[in-house]
Amino acid sequence: MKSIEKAVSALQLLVNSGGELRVGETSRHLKVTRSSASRLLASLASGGLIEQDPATQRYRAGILAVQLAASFHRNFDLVEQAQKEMDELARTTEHTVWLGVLSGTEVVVLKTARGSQPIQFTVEPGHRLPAHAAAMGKALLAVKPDAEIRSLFAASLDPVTKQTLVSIDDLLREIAMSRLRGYAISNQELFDGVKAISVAFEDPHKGMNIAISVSYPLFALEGGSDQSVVDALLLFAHHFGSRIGDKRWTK
Amino acid sequence: MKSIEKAVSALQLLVNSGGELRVGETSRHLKVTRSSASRLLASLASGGLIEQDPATQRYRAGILAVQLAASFHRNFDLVEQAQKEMDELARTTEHTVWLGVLSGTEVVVLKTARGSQPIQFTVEPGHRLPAHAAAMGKALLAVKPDAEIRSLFAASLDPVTKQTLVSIDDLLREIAMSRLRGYAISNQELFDGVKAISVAFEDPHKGMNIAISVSYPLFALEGGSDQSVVDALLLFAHHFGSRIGDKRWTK
DNA sequence: CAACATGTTGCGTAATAAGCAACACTTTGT
DNA sequence: ACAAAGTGTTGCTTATTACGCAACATGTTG
Repeated sequence: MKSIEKAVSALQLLVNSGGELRVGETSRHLKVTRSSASRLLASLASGGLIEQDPATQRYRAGILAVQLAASFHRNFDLVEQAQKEMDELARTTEHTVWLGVLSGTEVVVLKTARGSQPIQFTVEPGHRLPAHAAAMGKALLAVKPDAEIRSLFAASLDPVTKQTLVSIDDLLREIAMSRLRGYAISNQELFDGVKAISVAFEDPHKGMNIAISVSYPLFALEGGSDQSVVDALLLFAHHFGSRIGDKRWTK
Repeated sequence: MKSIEKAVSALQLLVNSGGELRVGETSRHLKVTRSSASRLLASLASGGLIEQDPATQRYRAGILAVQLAASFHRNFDLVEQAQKEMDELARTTEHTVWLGVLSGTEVVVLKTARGSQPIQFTVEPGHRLPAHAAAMGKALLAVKPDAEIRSLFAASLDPVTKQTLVSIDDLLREIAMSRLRGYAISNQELFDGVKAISVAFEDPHKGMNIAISVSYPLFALEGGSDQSVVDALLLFAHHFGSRIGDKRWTK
């Protein structure tokens, strides 16, 4: 069903273009004529998935998208269940806690819980982070076999900071280390001066993976050690993992 | 682009089926063979708009839907702006405040603010209400000309409670009254024992309409009069409307 | 274990989406 | 100020593709 796949591509483009899309822009990226792009967007708008601004003629997300997302969150009760415990984790560590899922080579942030630290790094739910640079990304990738990871990152790894791993082999080595360790680390690979650690969970019913991460600025470390944060995260993983029935954490 | 419109219909069906969709169900509702429905859903899933549960084979909303909704809320800053004032309104009235938009013959709730009353009627964001029975619906319909309203409700009006208006002519009369009044009323037409009043706003930039409503149980009325709630809502409408540049409320 | 549903493939034909112009309209440049 | 380029939309024709029909694989139920 090529036309539908093209339509979905247009929606991805909409997200990547900051929420607004024009017909000409769409036609160029999808390599179709403006007439086709016009009809494509009009069709998507027919059911309210997107809608056209009457003033600027630009297209943006519609109400149906909100409803779909609502049904996503309603089904995906792992997220709801995690919320309360995330708050708890944010309180004990005093740092920022994120919950995310893997989408291709990126991590989509679904929930956040702010710690009590005055200086924080926050990300709005719905935003995306490069998986190879984020702790959550590595934790989620660690579930997959190396071959799959390698095919995912066919293109080269984009450097985000000076610390970002740009070689796939380095990434795989680091992920192997994460598997042994039980949690993944991002040491200033996503933001300078910010470290993050993360663990992944699998919902046995829905067959879906999520990750929880704690991010903290380097200067906030007491005595240069982040052992207390690691301990808190592992404690959280044990509690939450056993409650949702994740085999990796039940014992 | 019929196949895309069919795909959007499938998404609407997904929302109306409680967030889960099966191939057979889809084929029956869209009146296509199972093979077509299978390919259609697979195409939608290709880009992450929906995804298939590996265990049950059922389809549900995907991550792209969450991203789309996030971009919707980012663009639609009216909602964000309204949030704080809604909290204020909920505090002064002590009742529940809803914010919604019109989608066909239904109202989609986007935000809620709870009042301090111990007994409350709450609706989750993303849910929908029949426009002809909800105060928000009438307020939003009142913006449109009668002819358009009449064509919207080609089918008969579904009765929700014993008070629900079932005749289109009655509805139009009631809406005309709302225009004179400046606000719309739903007197136990949506929930027995619950009354609601609502006002609509228009974003001059985005050309989009939203409504704010206050719902309150009849037994909570002091002295049988709801004048204080009406006054609070009109005060809110004046403040908010003039701030966003709505012509109807600037003077 | 049979009878039934369900979801996913090939395959040929009929439906339809894409490109090409032409149009109205706004924005930009001189 | 007008020309020139850009934008989004709409007939029209052909080439593309999506549909229904089977057949198959895999659970589900009686």
